[in-house]
Amino acid sequence: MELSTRYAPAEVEDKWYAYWENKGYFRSTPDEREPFTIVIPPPNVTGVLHMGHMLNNTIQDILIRKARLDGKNACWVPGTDHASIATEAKVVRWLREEKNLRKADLTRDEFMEYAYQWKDKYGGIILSQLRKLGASCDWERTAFTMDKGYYNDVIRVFIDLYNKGKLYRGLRMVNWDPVAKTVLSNEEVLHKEEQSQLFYIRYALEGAENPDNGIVIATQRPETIFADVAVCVNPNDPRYKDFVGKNVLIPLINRPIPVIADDYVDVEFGTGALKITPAHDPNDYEIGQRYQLEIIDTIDDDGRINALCTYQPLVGLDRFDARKQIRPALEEAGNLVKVEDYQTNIGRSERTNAVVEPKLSLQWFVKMTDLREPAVKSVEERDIRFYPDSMKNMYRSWMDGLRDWCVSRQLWWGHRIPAWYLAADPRGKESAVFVADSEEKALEIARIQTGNPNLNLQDLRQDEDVLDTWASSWLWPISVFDGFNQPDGEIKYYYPTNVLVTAPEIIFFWVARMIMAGYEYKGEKPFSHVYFTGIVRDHLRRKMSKSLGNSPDPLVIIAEHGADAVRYGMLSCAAAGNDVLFDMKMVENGRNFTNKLWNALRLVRGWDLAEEAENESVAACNALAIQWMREKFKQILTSLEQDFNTFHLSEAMMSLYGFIWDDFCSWYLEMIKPGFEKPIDRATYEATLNLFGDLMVALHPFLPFITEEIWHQLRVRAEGEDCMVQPYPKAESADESFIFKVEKAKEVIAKVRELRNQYQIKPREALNMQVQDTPAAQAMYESEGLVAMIRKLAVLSDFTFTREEAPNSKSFLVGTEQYFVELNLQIDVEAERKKINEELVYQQGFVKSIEGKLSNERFVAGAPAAVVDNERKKLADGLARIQILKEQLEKLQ
RNA sequence: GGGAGCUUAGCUCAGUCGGUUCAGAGCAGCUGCCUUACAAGCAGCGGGUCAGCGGUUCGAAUCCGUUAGCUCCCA
Repeated sequence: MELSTRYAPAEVEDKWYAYWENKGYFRSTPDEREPFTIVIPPPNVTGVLHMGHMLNNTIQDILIRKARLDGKNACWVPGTDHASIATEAKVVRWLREEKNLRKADLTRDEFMEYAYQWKDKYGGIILSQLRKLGASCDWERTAFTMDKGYYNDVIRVFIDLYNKGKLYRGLRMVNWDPVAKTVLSNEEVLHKEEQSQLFYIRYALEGAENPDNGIVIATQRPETIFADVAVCVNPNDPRYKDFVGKNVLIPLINRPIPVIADDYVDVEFGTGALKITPAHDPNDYEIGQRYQLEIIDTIDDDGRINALCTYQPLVGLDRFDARKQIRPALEEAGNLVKVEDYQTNIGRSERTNAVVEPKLSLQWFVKMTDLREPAVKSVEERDIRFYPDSMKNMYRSWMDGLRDWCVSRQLWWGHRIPAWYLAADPRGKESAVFVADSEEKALEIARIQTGNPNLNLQDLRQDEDVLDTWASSWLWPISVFDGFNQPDGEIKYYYPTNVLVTAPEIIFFWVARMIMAGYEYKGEKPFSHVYFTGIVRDHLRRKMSKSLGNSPDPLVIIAEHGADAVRYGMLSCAAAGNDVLFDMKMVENGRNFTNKLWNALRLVRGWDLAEEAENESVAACNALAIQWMREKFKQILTSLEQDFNTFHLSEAMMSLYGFIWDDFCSWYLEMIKPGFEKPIDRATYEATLNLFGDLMVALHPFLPFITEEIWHQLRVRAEGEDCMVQPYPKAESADESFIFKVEKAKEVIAKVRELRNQYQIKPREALNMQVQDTPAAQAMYESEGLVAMIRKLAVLSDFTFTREEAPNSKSFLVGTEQYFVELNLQIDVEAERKKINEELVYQQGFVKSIEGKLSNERFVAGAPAAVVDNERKKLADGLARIQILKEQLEKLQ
């Protein structure tokens, strides 16, 4: 069969993916083998494949495929996350645009029905896209955070935490998104420097005759002054000493508020006087708590000023409109001293971009204090290891400042909070709460708690809110194995999982919380290693994003260059722990590599076979080549193992790339390549097929498709004898001195080629070469194969020992051996002497520095023996080279 | 403001325990080749004050201090 000179990945990749899947190779069920488990960081159900997923999942697939080849029972659990806020926003938009419906017009049940419709239609596209990448997930295990079983686990955990006193309902300052009308976690708020203004407003002293007698405060939010309950100054600030304990008047409404003193106030900032507005600022809230001040909440859930603001003109206005309105009013009243431009950090909602409103709100919280301890310890003591290790610093600092976790969200799409209240109680003022996994059980509890046996279901009302998405996904490593219902089932085999591969930005959202959930519910870590990938950026270091339009569509580039090439491109710029500067150029290099492999296959398949080698010299050369390849492969495998163990996947791949391209293709295949229209001997052919096959297995985790294809093109394989399920070649110790010899021979060949280049001698014009006859040279060329190999690759008609330099020859030095190449041209003696002299000067310097070291007693005494011995050897070699160079100079006299 | 990390060739990065002819790789670049697997290729080559300064050490890209620049996290 003729093979095209170009590798065409498209049909090959689809073919093998379907083949593997049909064979059930992705499937994992517990058996006697050692498990190797990865749970996918579940992508958002609304998501489509982007470059970050490509990187993340390529890495997971490499680890999983390697483990499988290592003979482990590899299990990669895929799935998606319901992503409460993001998905609800998409569903709401879909309803509005396609169905002309608004959420407010629907009941909760109707909405949920539509939401599931939407999810079935558009959700989870990403999982099918992962197949294009070659992801060897166990698709039968595909999980979703709102699957029935998963849903029940989330509810069960809520109730359990509540009953253990680790979950409570409380009034707290939260980040409020007035557009989505829901609370946000700190991590969902993005802070950025923005241009704002600082308003200097005078609060007159109560009872003072002169209205200018007062305190000037500086605020960014003048619209909130009607919610002020105090003005606070630093107790050591002489400017305000006399005001403390007195009252000042809020402008426009003249409500008196006290002046208090607290260290919190920074004398330097603004005017050194701070208005205290506990309802609208987290720091003010804390100060308010300390002094038991009243709370006046003047902003509604949608960000409008409400009637508790006693300054009527603002009531009903949006907070930003109110800010515009109040300026002229303050000016007119004479209270506005000045307005300054001011750069400040503004927090905006990650989802809606609305300016986040600090808001006091009744929410559910998980108490973090108890959950934290084992999670901190396991990372600190490296029971869970982070890659890169320095990520644990960030982890520690976040854990140190950990606050209780607000888990309620004012949405419908998600796990509804299993808490009921008395229907008669006004919302937000519930006097009793009943937590249970069903309405009926809640009613039972309610009857007991209230002492009223006549209560019925109509008397109860369920909490409207759902749980934070992370309050479900933190259970992922347990719940996907049904670990709550069947603690003695599969989970015993698969848990703890081996590696979590994730992006650094969710270390707090997810990694930390999974660790906490792991210890709380399994008494054990959820995973042993956490590999943090970098952020994928373009070559200008800009984060790849849809809005910038700097991100290629992964599916398009897979279609163009093949998944193998994309995996290569992704990984070759992904040094562990660093950001990934993605460059299409790298994908092209990957494609070139697949093409290289393909052409090596074409070469090997094109050979005719003979039983015996043409002559002894050829046989010796081939035998040497095979031995060299095998020894060097052992070396590479050893470094590969090390790279895998330390998650240096990029280096692992690049070392295989170099080995295959340079050593296998450029050297080995050239060594054994038969002459024009000559056959190859069977022994060499068989060894080559085996080597090539082994290389494909070694490379398989990185480039799964082409390796499987070539594996099958090399030989007719038995049923089930597939690259994907072979044993990975074993790393063994290699014959280093033999490898070193061949490396030196390669250097000799390169020198001859360099001379050809320099003197424009055709590559195929055979030359004569001699090596100076010394004991070292005799030792080096004991092996007939080495001589034959050099003759073949350097294209020499003759290669012999000599004691006399032939006329008109050029010489060079490799190691301590001197070589002479006969060239049929006049040698420029002067230039030659100059060159040798330069070399001599360098060698003399080299020797001198080593002599310096060796004559230093402290070095000889202090350094390890191996280091000293090596220096002695270097010295001997250097002296030998100087000797040769000197002799050569004499001859040129 | 607090913390973490980074700075090595034109670009992106390795460099393990301080010690091998240690200053590396890939890409880019330059020179010559359409040589019978591959021009998506082959052969060869040139690139670096390891950010600056100081210290420890027989010995520093590597350890310590310091300065500068950059990045990220938290407030």
